[in-house]
Formats: sequence, structure tokens, C-alpha cells
Amino acid sequence: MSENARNNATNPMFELFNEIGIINQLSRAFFEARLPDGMVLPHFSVLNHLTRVGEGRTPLQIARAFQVPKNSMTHTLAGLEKRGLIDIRPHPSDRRSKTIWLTEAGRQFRLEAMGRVGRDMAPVLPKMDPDEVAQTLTFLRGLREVLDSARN
Amino acid sequence: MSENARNNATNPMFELFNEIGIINQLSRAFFEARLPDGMVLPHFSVLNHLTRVGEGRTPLQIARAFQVPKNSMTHTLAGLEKRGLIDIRPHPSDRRSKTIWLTEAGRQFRLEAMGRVGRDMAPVLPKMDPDEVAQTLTFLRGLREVLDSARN
DNA sequence: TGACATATGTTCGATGTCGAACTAACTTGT
DNA sequence: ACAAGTTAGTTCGACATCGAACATATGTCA
Repeated sequence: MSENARNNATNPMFELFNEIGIINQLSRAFFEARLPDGMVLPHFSVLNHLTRVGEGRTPLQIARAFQVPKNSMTHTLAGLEKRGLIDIRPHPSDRRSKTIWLTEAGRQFRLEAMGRVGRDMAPVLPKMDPDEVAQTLTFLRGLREVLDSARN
Repeated sequence: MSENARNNATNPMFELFNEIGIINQLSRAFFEARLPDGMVLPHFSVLNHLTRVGEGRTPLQIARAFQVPKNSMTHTLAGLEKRGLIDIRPHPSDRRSKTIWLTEAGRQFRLEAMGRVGRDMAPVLPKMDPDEVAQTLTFLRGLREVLDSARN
């Protein structure tokens, strides 16, 4: 086995993570270029999450959904509340906790942002085969669960 | 069309980006937990990139490969140089530019880090079908190029 | 050649991100 | 009922990240 072969023996899994990192970078930049001033991808993602999964979730539940530390979520939620896009209310049965709700402004903001991003992405997306997208999505969800369970 | 249906009409592409963000988060945390003290994923990624793609690349080339701003790459490279893992030399024909080379310590560090991560990931990876990994990788590379070209 | 445009890398300031330690509230076990 | 352990969220300090402005070098075009 040559020195070169040994050094370049890269697990396909590493390549996959590498590619995922690059796409994450690209999509993040793409989104943030279409969000107002100081808003950042996690802000939009949380609004989207609340719409998809349902309002009234706790900060910790949301942090786990995105696999970010809970203190990072504290910061993201503070930004959303400051902009009046979410409403933070006490948890009905656990006084340590809170629940997160969209405001009307939050709902409207999300729709506008999705529209803006979707419109600018429209010219390129037709190149992607919907079946392949669905297939990839299924695989990635599985990968996420595997990684999640390996996280001890 | 109900209000609910309109709000939940999420483009599968958005779901894909969302999933990619979560996996990126997970894999980043997994890697960084297995790197020494102040080292971060981009440090490892650059060492890996130099090994895979070849040494002697310029900072801007590396920044473009990872789709990060060039000033971010300046910072990452400074960290690697400070730790003696790379060697920064002048560009032979362009005095604005520089070229990046692995040191012996850098090569060794990368091998050790890959070993550590690979070992801890081994119990989990057998669950992933190699064909599906390869298929996903192909698709994602295509997606990256589409996004890259759409980035004006 | 000289003026203007472009490309490379750095600096600066602002802000996102995260680990560790902390407070308050809840749970468990005896 | 009480102590010990656990959980939810925050605070703090360190550092990564990035946009904008900058200095220097190169390319272009008359």
C-alpha cells in the first residue's frame, strides 16, 4: 500500500459530511441574503419549525429538534421575541419551562421570507428530480437518527 | 385551500436544507468532541482538503472549496499555522497570494484525528448502506453545483 | 506607459455560537 | 417530608464567523 493510497483513503462518510457542510454553507448564505438586516438562518428556521411541528413547544424541545445547545436556542428565541415575531409564555404545568408561540407578525414574516427565497430559487430547482430529492431526504433522516442515537 | 394547508405547504427542498442543517450540526459536534482543546471542524476540514485535493493551494481556492468568505479562511489558516500544522509560503508568481502546505505535524495530526473519529463512528456506520451513501453523495454534489451556479 | 478596474488577503467591529457554571423547579427514594 | 439528583433555562466568557473597508498587486485597454 503506497503512502499516497493510505493518505487518500477517505471514508465515503467523511466525504458525505464534507458535502453536507458545503451545502449547508451555501444554503445558509442564500437564505440570509434574503432576510432583513440582522436576521439569521436559525431565526427563520425556528419560525418554520413552529409552523410545521406546531406552536406551544418548549425552548428545549426546539433546541433538540435542531440539535443545538439549549443556550444557543435561548439566544435565538430572544432575537425573535425582540422583533415581535414570537410570543414567550409560561408553561402551564412546569414553572421552570416556557412555551413558544408565533405572533401574527411572525406568521406573516415567515410567509414573506418563504416567498422571497422560493421565488429566487425557482429558476434553479427545476433541475432537481423530485424523486431523488425525496429519496435523499429519506436517507438523510435515517442518517440523522443514527447519529443522534450515537451521541450518547 | 385551507389556511392550514397553505401554511404547511413546505417545499421538499426546504425540508432537505433543514435536514442538512441538522446533520451538519450533529456531525460538527461529533467531530469537535474528538479534537483537542481549541480546535474546530474547519481546522480539520482544511487539513483533510489539502490531503485530498493537494497541497500548495491558495487561501482563496480553499475558501471557495468550502464556500466560506475569504476572511473566515484567513482566520482558520492562522489557527492552523499557530499550531504548526500548516506552512504558509509566498506564491511563486503572484505576490498578492500565498500557498498552503501541510507540515509533518499536520499530516500526523490529521491521521490521528481521522482514526479517532472513525473508531468512534464505527459501531454506528454499519447501519448505513454503502450504495445509498454513494447515491446520496452523487446527488448532493449535483445540488451543490446548482446552488453554486445560482449564487450570481 | 498610465489610468482604471479587478483580484488577493488582512483588519476591524459586530454578532453568532458554545461550554461551563449557575438558579430555580421538579422528581425520586427512603 | 426531606435530601439528593435531575431538568429547564439563563448568564458569562471565550472564540468563530462574517460584512465592509482597506492595502497591495495584477490585469486591461487606450
